[in-house]
Amino acid sequence: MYTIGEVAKLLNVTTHTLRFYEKEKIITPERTEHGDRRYSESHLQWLRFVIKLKETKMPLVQIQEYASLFLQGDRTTQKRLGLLKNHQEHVQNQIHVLNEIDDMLRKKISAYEEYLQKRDFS
Amino acid sequence: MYTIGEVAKLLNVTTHTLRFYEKEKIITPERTEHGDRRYSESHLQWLRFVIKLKETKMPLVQIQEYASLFLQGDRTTQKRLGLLKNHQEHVQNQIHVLNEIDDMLRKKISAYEEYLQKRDFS
DNA sequence: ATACTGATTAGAGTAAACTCTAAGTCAAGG
DNA sequence: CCTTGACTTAGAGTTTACTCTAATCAGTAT
Repeated sequence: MYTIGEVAKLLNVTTHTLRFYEKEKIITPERTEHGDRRYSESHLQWLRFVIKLKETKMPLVQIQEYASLFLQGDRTTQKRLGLLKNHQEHVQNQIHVLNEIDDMLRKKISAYEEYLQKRDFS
Repeated sequence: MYTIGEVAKLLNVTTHTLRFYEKEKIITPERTEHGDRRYSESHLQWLRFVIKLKETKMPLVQIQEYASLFLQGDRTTQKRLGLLKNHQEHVQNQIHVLNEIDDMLRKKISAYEEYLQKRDFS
């Protein structure tokens, strides 16, 4: 079990962010008798997953939705699957777009380099 | 030459956004005698490029910087090249991260599917 | 005893990137 | 002639995702 400070350090977020996620019902850690948050391994895993999803521009509201499906348990498995598939498409699309841009940049860069070379030798 | 409304439609942005970009010195279209904005083909190309850059999470301030280098002309070619290379690295990194996530999703999805199948047959 | 550390809360503030409103002018097209 | 679509400045409002403040409390260290 980890304290909020430990989790923050491990995941490179601030304690503020963790409390914010709790307010937004994205994660609900346990509490000690004194009311301090305690995060388990599985909480950590879930948070790592959330952070990954964020890296793909998934908006918090969607992450929220996914989280709430989890809390509703087994009968939402289909829905969760749908959500994941949907998001995967999204990610694959992003990859596609980024590859295009990479290409574009490559071209622009070599155009610049060619230009600079010509100028050097003239 | 295109009016602001035409450009907005072509690029799927609002006229507000185009004026906003102008205020932010990202683009400076010509003007008619009456002061109406007129965008040329090359303005369009530049805007398309800007939009592409935005899809890679490049913040407006960086786009601004790039734009201002352009306006300063030839002697900033090196700097622009540097900026582009820098950004290309960024993009490639994003591609990498997204591929990882795609992988993760694939695994999660097939775990879900397996689970659902088992349940169907039991 | 008191200072420090790290926890708690509600709620205010921030940054980015728009997005829109107001309130007015101007000129071309049907 | 009137509607449409452009223009202007200035500034307010929105959304997302934090980010921070203030006031307080509990446990440990000196």
